[in-house]
Amino acid sequence: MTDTRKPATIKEIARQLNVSVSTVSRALRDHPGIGLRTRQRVQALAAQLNYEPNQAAISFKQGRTRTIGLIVPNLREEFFCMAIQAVEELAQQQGYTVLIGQSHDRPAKEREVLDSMRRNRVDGVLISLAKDTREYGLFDDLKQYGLPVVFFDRVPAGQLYHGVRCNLASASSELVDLLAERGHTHIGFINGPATLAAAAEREQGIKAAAARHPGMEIVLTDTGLASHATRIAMKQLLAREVRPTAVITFNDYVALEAMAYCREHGLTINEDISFVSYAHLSFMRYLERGLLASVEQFPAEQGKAATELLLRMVEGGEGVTAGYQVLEAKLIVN
Amino acid sequence: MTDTRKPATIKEIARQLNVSVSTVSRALRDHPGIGLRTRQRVQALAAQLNYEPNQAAISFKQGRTRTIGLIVPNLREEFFCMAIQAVEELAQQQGYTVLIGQSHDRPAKEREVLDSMRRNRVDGVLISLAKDTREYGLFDDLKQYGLPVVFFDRVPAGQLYHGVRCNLASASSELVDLLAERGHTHIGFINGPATLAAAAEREQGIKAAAARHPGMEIVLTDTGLASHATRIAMKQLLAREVRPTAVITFNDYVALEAMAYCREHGLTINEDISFVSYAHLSFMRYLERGLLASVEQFPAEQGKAATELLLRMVEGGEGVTAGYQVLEAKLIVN
DNA sequence: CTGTTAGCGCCTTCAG
DNA sequence: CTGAAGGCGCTAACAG
Repeated sequence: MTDTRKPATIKEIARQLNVSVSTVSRALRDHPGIGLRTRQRVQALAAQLNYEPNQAAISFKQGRTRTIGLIVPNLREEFFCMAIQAVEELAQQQGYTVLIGQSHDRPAKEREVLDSMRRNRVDGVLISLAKDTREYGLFDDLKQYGLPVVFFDRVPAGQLYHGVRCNLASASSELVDLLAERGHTHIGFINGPATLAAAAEREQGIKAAAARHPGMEIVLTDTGLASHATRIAMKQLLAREVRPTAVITFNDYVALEAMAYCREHGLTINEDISFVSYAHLSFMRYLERGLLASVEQFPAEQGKAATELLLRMVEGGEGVTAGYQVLEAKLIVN
Repeated sequence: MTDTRKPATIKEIARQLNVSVSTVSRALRDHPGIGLRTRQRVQALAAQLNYEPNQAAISFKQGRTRTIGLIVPNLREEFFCMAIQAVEELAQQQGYTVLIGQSHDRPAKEREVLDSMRRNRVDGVLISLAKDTREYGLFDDLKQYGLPVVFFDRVPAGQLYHGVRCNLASASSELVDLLAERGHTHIGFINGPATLAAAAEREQGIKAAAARHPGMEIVLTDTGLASHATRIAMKQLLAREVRPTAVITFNDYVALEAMAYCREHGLTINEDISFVSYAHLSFMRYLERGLLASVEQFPAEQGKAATELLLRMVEGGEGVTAGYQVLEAKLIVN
């Protein structure tokens, strides 16, 4: 009967076995220099008492929690869920716990979550920025306190911080090439908020490719990512004198909304108007009339790479410069 | 210049101000009986040093972490993300941090996550069970250690545990009534795994209603939730002598797969065959030919209610019996 | 109103 | 091979 009410401690084990706490501590962690006999007795009793080391005490004592913080804009997007997946797997494998936080794309909330993680003394932070974040000062503070931070996917402009991201320029160009092949010359482009570095990158890749196709016209609009904003953008495109026959959207979620708008206005997808996009969302395959193509941005790979960087910094102590890594996005044609 | 490298402590503040640590401790927490002047000086310096209380130390000292564990089968399903959302909001509001874990619907992983949370000394656990979990012994252990556990949505059979769930019986009946109204008499039913209590509940509600509609036939199949299993189930239904004109699926994800299978086999959704389902997934609205209806299971409400129960137990200390709560699911017709 | 002190569970020297 | 002792940051008696 082990109904001790409160969890077993090292001290309790020591008492019951008439040994010292340090012996128990060492025995439990297979420290060399503890008699086999003693070790077995200790471990047996620990198992019997259902002993679990008090991580709160260990964290306190060691000055590190073996926990890393992971801040994402939200959990609704499959992209971030897959990144989380990868981060957790790798982290757990290395004995780390992952504390997940959502910024809901609001800088204020982002700061709140970050402070909470700081209070909880995470050993490092992985973060994909909120779409409106322009101020990076708070991350500099962390650096000052020796708390490593690695950005992924939504990274600050420039490469002053450690991070992992996906380069979209050439995949964006391929997107345009694909549309050209299929005979599209009038193309709408619903880009995302300019605060996101990836928005500029899309635009750049798209414009560069368009320039190589004589007679091709790209009409640029944008969305704040909310569905009504997307609808307004789509409306603008449909109102053009020469209606686009293809649209490039910022991501698959935007594409869904834009396609719905088109259907509601009597257009048939893939006949009157076609769509290509970014994210390669798995749900899209269930659409009867879906995308021509979508750009894969490798969330799992980004998450994994970012975690590797972070853990290297965390474990490496002070003087480790983790660096900056760029993956290449890939066009996936349906 | 505050580049102290290591985070500021209460002790450091005390030293700089020539007061005792307890004064600082009290001042920071607005303890009554600290001079206004002193309090201000302390708080000012704390702010200047960017002081954050060391939660690891507090947890250690207090024997509680102000953290609750939240275990869900996965993050891919919108249902769980919405539940998480609600849990976090309420928990944070009460000063708690939420530690999220995924069981990936595997009992072994579920236990692992639970152990990790126990090691991390969470003050309580919210859990939606893995689909194959049949053993509840590990939860009894927690009870023994005085660690409160509240189940939600996927709860153990019976009501021996604290929990919140959604009753699906009457909404399931309404589903059948709706199909009858629309003139369907031959109906397929792809249910989920029998390990889930909610599967039996669906079946019960559906059969009860079917009995009230003379001439109605329900053909039962099931899926393990993997997409190939769903396809096999759908194949069986299409192979019937009298092909069903409507299908009830376990949830919207299953419906998507089943609908795709039908399309691939030349059927037109909502003409040759119609679908109704459970979950009310937001994505479904983007389908050109979608569901007739879906049953809303109120993830946010369940999460909120479960958190309320749990926090009551956590705060209430020993003798609080939290209880069991049942919400009523709601049919949403498109 | 403020200071002193003990101790939470564990690890880690330092002595035996 | 094992024991004793100190201390991580903080709170909470208990004294002044």
